Amino acid sequence: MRPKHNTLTPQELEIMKLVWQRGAATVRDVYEALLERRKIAYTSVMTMMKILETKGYLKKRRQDRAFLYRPAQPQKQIISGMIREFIDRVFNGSAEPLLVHLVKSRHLSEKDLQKIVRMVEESE
Amino acid sequence: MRPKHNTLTPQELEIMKLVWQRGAATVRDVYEALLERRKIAYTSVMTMMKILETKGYLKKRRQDRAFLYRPAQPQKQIISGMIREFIDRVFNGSAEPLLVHLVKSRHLSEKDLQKIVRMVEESE
DNA sequence: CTTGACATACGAATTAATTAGTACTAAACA
DNA sequence: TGTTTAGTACTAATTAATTCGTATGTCAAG
Repeated sequence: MRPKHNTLTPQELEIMKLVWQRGAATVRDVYEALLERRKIAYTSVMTMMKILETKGYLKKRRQDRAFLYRPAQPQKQIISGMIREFIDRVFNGSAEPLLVHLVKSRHLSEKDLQKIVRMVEESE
Repeated sequence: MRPKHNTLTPQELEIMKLVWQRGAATVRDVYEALLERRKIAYTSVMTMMKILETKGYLKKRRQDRAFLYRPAQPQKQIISGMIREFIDRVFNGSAEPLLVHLVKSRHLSEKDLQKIVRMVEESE
């Protein structure tokens, strides 16, 4: 048995990002935003948003004739969960090797590094 | 059309981690390691390792009767690619918000933070 | 030489994720 | 009032990832 994803799948995340940006969104809002990047059917977006609702990521209420969807959980919490899952999967749960990678490879700019140093120092 | 994964899938990664640990491994080696954690058929492992080979992550040569598999690319490069993909997908390509999350939430211990500060300072 | 252990090759079944078609409904309007 | 429009509900098809069964080959021990 394949263990089921308990984080957002790529397409689910794509949609959540659009909802987060907007605070709330209808299927049409999301559909039009996605269309700018790729071909997709209106009903595909609807299906995904319904899935996100049944999974507890979105909640809806009727607005005029359509549903208006809002995030059901804080964005930070979701993102944090995705980071956690990534660290578990790739680094067996320890964040430190990820940090080392980030600092050593070109994933971070000089500015980023200075910002971190400041953040760490302030949190002491 | 769904864009194809160009990083390791969860199960592929699981197997690569075992091969990385060992430097080289046969299907049996990996099979036995996986068995300690979950039920899996020998041939399933074989299929996955063949896939990893055709995707260019592993190369094989015959050792006695079985194939001995080795990484075909440096581990660092693969991991770096996975981090890149994650940052692209979750943070639209900028590493800095990931850092902020790591520093602010409990993903990092105090020791980790100090280690980073030292690393950053040394790299200046 | 035959049998058993262990390997690969190949093909297929299963599951999850994604996409989209079709039927139906209600409001808007000519 | 009938038709167009914009929405939902329901269902099905497609693709990728994962799992595994069966057929087959080879070597070594008896």
